[in-house]
Amino acid sequence: MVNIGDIARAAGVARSTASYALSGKRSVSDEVRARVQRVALEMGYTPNAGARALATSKAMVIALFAQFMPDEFPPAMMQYILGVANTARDAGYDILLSSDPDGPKALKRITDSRMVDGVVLLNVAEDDDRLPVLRAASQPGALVGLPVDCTGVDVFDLDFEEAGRVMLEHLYALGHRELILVSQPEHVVERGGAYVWRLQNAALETAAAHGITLHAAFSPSAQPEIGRRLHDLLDAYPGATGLLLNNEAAAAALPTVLHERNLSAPEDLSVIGRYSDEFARSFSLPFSSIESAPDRLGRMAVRQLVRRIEKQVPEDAPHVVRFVSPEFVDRGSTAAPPRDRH
Amino acid sequence: MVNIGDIARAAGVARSTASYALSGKRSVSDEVRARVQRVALEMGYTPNAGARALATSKAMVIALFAQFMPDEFPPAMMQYILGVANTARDAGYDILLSSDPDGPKALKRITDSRMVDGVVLLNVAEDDDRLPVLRAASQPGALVGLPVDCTGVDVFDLDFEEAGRVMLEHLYALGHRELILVSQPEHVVERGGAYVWRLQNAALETAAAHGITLHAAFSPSAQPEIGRRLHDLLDAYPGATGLLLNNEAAAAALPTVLHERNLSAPEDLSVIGRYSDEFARSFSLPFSSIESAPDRLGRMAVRQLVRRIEKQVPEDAPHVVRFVSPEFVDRGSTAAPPRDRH
DNA sequence: CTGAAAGCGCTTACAG
DNA sequence: CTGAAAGCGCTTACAG
Repeated sequence: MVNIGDIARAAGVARSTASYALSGKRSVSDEVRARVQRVALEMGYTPNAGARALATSKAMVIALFAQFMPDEFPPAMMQYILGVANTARDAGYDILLSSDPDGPKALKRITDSRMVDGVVLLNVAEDDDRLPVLRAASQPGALVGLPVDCTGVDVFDLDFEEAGRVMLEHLYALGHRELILVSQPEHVVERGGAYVWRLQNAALETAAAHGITLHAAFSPSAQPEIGRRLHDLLDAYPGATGLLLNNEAAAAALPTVLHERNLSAPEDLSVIGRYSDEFARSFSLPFSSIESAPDRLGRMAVRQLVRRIEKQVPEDAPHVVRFVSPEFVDRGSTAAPPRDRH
Repeated sequence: MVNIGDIARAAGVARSTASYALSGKRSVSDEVRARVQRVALEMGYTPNAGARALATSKAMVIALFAQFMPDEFPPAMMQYILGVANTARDAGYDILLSSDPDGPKALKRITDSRMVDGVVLLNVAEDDDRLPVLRAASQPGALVGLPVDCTGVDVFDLDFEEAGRVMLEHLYALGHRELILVSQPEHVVERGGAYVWRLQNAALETAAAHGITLHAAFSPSAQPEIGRRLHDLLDAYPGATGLLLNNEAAAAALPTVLHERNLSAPEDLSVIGRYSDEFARSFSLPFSSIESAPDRLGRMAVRQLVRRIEKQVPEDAPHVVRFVSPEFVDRGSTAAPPRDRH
């Protein structure tokens, strides 16, 4: 492989001059610069990443930690990953993707080895066991998801409280008085998926304030369990006129369930989900939803991370906790409750 | 950060001895080895990846190139990525994920910089423009997807010809004589997504051999276009009693379309898709299918790649082209055609 | 069994 | 404006 010594020799200059001519970090005569650049191009020179990282202490790589739990829903994850990967690339960084089930161990190894300049954590739990490791690391970190303790990291998440309120207010205004909220599997909550509570509690409070009966329930996130669960819930609460879904897999399962019960939205049942527009389009989900903005969250996390890596923000600048406002995307699946129900 | 010099000093030995004690690459007295290992553990030593890569010419990283075209279907990609990432981790390699739209350029930069020891290409087109770059690289490459020219790389793919035949034979045996095959968008074919032709041509041949009328059509891969397209096809061929789907997004859209037409599978229409079981479970797709085995393909590609990287296979060992046999997964969506149709 | 030294390919003060 | 040299943190022949 051609290295900078080859370039220097071919251009008839010292290796340092070749390096400077290529990086522009000190002035070089126009003639020499042009010659070095031409030679580098001709010989197809690409700097050795390990050597550069060793010399500069900069790897130009961002670590992306995604956890894939057995009851997690991988397709929804893809959009966060793409948001992160695309933003990183635009900023000049490559992505090291870790799906190691032992997050803390992998995180320690990867940060300690200096393979990466910064870390993005996806799927952050309330009391995430990767956080102590990340705080101890010398690289900055950005999270998608809200932990209890946000010290030392930048945090980005959907405003799930507001999402819960928006869902409720929307259906209240249409005249609904009994609703079902379907959340993620209980496992997700037990692992510390706080967003489940955040949305649910806000929804319950809003319901109480308006005198709405809200049945809050967990649901599995894979077939055939989801379908059964949705049927059970609809059987258990025949008076409910609206369904709120904080569970992407349940949203994906709903069309079939409605079909099986011969129900239509919004004629028989109003439905609001919480997922991305991309997701709705991919899976042909006809339900109005709260946009979960995975691409935007991924982008925000990387942008802030890059700012810290490149010290465009003072070393001691306070860490941010930023919420994306939920946006209601109307796909026509909500209406006034049917007259023959109360 | 603690480096090997710190370990050596703390253990009272030379850096080379510390290195050997940790790597086991030459014999070290039990006492010294134990001491070095203890110190390394206590001080939380992790080797600097850049320095090690520079010294050994091994990065312990595999590059994973996934292309996300506008009309590609990201969720299906996630499973290939997971198959690759998990297998790589088990073999001791990290994953560098590239989603750069300019594949050839990114591939050249990443291989030339020696950041990676090998490359996995996903989404390989017939005449993939990343292949010349990969062949010129000094690292080995493994593909998921079959190009026209397989020289110099190991290739893994589903046997799409056989998949087409299996679909047809299955419905022929049940008595069907007029079918519709829904493929990927025409763009995918134009880009060289050869698997579309491979399945379709084999299906057409099998149909001809049995005197079956097979209507082969392209379909978009996002809403609302897919839904319309499926309706149009069902309108255009009212005599068709079976639907074959070589398009994940169309499969995801079908339940809603069937609902809108008040049709059920298999009572009114037999349906066979081509996607993974994981996909079917995630999206509650009730259709029988040809298993696309993304995790298995990803695993095979990485295993072979690692064998080449680690020279467990002779330098000049012939490159392999391996097809995974399609497996029919019965979810009960096929039956004899309804009596009131012919 | 162990140590001193060279070398991997860069970047960047230090000199001139 | 340019060059010679040191140094980043490893590994691995070379000596003993």
